[in-house]
Amino acid sequence: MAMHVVASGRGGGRDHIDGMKHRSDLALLHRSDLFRDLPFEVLGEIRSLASLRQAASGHVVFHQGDDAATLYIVLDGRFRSAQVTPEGEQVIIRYLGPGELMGFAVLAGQETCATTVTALMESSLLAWSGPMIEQIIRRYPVVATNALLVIGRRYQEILQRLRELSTQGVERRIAHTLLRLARQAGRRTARGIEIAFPISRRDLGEMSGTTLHTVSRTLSAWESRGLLSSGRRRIVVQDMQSLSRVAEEEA
Amino acid sequence: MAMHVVASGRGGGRDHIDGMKHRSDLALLHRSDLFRDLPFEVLGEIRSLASLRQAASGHVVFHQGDDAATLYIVLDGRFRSAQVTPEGEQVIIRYLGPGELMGFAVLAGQETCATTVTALMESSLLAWSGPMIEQIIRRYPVVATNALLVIGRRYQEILQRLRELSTQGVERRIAHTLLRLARQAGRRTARGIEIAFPISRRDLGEMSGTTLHTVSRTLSAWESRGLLSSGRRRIVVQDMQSLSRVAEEEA
DNA sequence: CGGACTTTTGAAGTAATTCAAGGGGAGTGG
DNA sequence: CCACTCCCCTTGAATTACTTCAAAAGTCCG
Repeated sequence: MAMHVVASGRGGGRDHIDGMKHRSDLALLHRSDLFRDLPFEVLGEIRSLASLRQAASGHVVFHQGDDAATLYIVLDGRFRSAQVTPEGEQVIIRYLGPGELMGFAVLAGQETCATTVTALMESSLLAWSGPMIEQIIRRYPVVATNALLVIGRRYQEILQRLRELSTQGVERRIAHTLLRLARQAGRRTARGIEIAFPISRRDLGEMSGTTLHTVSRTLSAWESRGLLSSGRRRIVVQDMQSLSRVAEEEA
Repeated sequence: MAMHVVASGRGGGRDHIDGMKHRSDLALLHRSDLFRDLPFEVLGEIRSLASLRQAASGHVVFHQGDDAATLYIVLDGRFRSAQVTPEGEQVIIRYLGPGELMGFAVLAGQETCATTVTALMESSLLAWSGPMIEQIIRRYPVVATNALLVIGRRYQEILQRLRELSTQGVERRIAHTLLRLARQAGRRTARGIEIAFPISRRDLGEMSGTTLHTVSRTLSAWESRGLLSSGRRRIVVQDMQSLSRVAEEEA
């Protein structure tokens, strides 16, 4: 079966004058969870099936409940994946950066998207339609096992959060949340490990299952103990060890 | 590549005198999430690669943290999958019945098992080693996409619970837990829908993120309102509609 | 420089846990 | 068959961890 090639270009069809971008996309796909280690000519083929999308800060890629029709890989920027309750409360599931997968509902054969994904800054992503993904998997079955790996990891991650939420008090939960953020989006700086994107007390609350007030009080306490320093939507963990101790210890 | 056939039989090598059992295994595999709709000759081949295990009530199939080495499908009986905290508290992830998959860590390429699985009664299951599963997937790639389906569904289920735990009060959480149990293991009876296996107040608490005391009080209240009737490790939901209303409604 | 958002911190309120005690059913072993 | 034990369930009362309410100060942006 022949694959149809869909032309696409970053920033509105600049590919014919700028092959560099396209080539760096391939490098990212090569490192991505889903397409890791595929030969470059295959990546080129896969890339050519994708369409490129830009998302301004605040743009919603898809809403919870939308038909699961498209698979995305982040090229650049940062996204937030969250569940929204009928009452309008938010539960943040995770943040996504370059190389990460979103919209895997279409991979898992689900009808609808389980979360709402929003761009947190000017970002870009590659998009594949459901039928194209199916084609790709038929041709390169390793993609399916890679997808299993990704979903398996995500599954373990929320399993851990479920356990935390069921059994631990808020302070430990917030500590765990911060540790996860530092691991996933930490940037080494002179003063410690900084969370690489703006994150508010409210966001932290929505990740830890608590309120912004409790987060604020807790961070203040930690700051006065020298565990971290923080400002408006900015957190630098100074003492990972002590923070880990808070996360693990009882009492 | 030739597949090696490993002889195995239910109840300790009875297969040569009892082909019926083997044949009914195939019917179950045919209905299972992982191998659904594969032709029977392929199922026979897959079945011949499995070894059969019996588990007495209380037997632990694998512990959280064990090497992820084996994939199981429940033939018969009932199992509980739970996370255990260092402090010894339990969080019940789900119950598993005939046809269901457990130990998918090995499918998802994970090092260790995320949960501890225990038999709740005399049960039996089929077991495949990691390398055998890999062989099967290489030969029949549809198994990998089926696995994606299963894990995707489990993921969504946990996601829903995470949201409930983050945003809802205990009463609604317990209601949701009961509704899920009724859906997954409900048996129609004259008086209503009965949970098909023994389940204690403590179990319900460990599924809902609360204590057995709160569960007991809540069930008592519901019982006096006619929503359900219950006894020692036994629950019959009499009024699903009202229970759904409790689960969905605020206030 | 106004306005919107973020953060901080106190005080009041409360949902749910913890503590405590007693009753009941099921299995075991004498 | 009874006594013993071990869970399971129930219900009150005390406690508490966290939320909610409230107000003010800080910070960014157009």
